Amino acid sequence: MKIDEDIILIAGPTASGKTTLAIEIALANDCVIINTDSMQVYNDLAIITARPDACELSQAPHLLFGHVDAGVHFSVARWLEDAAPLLAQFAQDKRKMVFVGGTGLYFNALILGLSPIPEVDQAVRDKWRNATDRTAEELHQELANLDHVAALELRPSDRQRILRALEVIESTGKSIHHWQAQKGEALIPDGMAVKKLLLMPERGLLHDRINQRFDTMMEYNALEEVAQLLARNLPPDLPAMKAIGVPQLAAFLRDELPMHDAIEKAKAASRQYAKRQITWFRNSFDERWEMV
RNA sequence: GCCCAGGUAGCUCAGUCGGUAGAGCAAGGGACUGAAAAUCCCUGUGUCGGCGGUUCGAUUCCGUCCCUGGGCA
Repeated sequence: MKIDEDIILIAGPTASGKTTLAIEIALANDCVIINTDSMQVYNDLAIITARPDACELSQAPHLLFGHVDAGVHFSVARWLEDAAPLLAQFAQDKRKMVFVGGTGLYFNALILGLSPIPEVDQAVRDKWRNATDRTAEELHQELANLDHVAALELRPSDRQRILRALEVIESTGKSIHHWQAQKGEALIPDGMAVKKLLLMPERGLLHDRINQRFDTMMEYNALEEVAQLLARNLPPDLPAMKAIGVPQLAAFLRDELPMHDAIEKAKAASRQYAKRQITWFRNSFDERWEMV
């Protein structure tokens, strides 16, 4: 598959065949491959996140895969910071790039930019995130007092976004709404020639692939990978600890679930994730994405 | 062969003292700006195993047959 554009984006739900397509395109067009997936960045999670294996990695240069420790609280902003210099460098070298992954938010940040919100003070962040004795509704009430506008836009049950709004208003003195109204600078300007490819397999087929792939992960000893991660005793609220498959296999390892149930729950979580990804791609991506 | 207990949503089950039924899970739809594989919202018609009978009306009561467990032979 010969492609003229210098930048190629490949998105699609989990288990849709992105890795294979990326390598195929990279080989045919002499590209580097840059990860656009929020979980494949974690070093500790190779099998459970279906990161490209050694054989696949050897076929083309891969960047931002497994370059972050599972103990790190990574984010879209951090990813963008890592991707920006790579993009600048390869553009200068006239080297083609393939961005491949399943995280819609990361693609949007790449194409549309991210609002320039100042980094929040760590102490402020900890203060709110450690308020585990307060319900989401109570925190929402608190937010309504501090930042009326932001509270109106958030559901009282959406704890995660409420916490974010709280830490931003307290740390920066301004509403998250104020910051988000300022558009960020896109890494890939929207007018630039970019090939956007979207993999959208039929749902039933995707479910079969998801189920089979999890069985394959088990054969490749995903259990051992999760056991090693657990042995690090990391805080359970870290993103890496919530990767699909980790909580379920951890429950088995702690004797809270039979193996079969843990596997079924992990497969279901993965199917549900694929559904959310599809919703995002369907409604957030524009018509310039080509379905393949 | 006989005696029990069951057969209700894709799965596990609840329920209807006779007025055609509802939970959990699964599934589907949606939202989404520094945790995004996260977080949050919405959605429940299914010959109530088949066939007869009683009844104004049966998934519910009665009969019979089929199927699945368990027990006795």
